[in-house]
Amino acid sequence: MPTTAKLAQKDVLGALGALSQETRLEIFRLLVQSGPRGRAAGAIAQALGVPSATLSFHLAVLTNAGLIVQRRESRSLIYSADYEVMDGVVGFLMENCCGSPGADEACCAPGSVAEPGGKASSAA
Amino acid sequence: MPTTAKLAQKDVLGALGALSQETRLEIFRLLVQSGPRGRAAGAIAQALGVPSATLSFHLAVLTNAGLIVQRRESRSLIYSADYEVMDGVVGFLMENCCGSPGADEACCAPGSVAEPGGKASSAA
DNA sequence: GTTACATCTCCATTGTTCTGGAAATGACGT
DNA sequence: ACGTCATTTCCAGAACAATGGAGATGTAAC
Repeated sequence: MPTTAKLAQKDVLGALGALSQETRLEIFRLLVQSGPRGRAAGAIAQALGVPSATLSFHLAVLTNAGLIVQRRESRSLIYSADYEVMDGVVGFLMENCCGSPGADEACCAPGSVAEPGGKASSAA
Repeated sequence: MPTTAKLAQKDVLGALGALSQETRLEIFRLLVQSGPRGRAAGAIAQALGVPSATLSFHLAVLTNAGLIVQRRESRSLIYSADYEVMDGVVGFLMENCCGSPGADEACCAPGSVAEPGGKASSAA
């Protein structure tokens, strides 16, 4: 039984939309890699070379989507990744996979994919 | 050892961008739920109530992102989901999580999330 | 070859998102 | 209270994405 909450379609769209932008994807990855301690807005700006106004805009989008959280530490605002929504997104996408409400991981897990055409590694 | 291929950032951006649109998300989910047998373009159009020109545009975007594949069956074009890219996206996002190259699932798996602020269920 | 059918391409219109400078806000130390 | 520093809000221009009707293309049956 997963601890991850089930998200509504609009939440999933928000999360995917937030991540489908180069700068935001980089921000999120940086925060994922920074772990629970997170990073200050200024540190992110510096690490990625993004002007503060632009960064602030993107941080707001990510926060809105629930993908990152903010906490204050003295003068700085520290941002860190919240993995819950990510998990929820994956759950939503794979939900009820192949039509069998119980076989979700049975047929869609990595490696167990049955390609109709035969060729499988056509990713990129 | 995962069978999933490692994607480049641009592939991930493509996949996320493709899915961050209401109609396309619905198409993809419908195909995920339809399993490897897939569905004809016309059947998708009917199921979702989307005009054929619009649908064709969205199917092209999803195909381009590698999220779905096309095969012909007599007069119809059958589309089906390809789960590989999905898995690759998740892998990319969680890659090198918390800075420890080995602890990926140790610290970021659902349930094991250590929230700095304390409150966790702030998803929506 | 002709007809019927499924799907795609073209294109103009409309709406949304990104960007970054300048100024406003808020928090802190003294 | 004041100066300082970190971050956000405001704004307008530029770039990009979605929509759907009409017509083109490809496939198959007769």
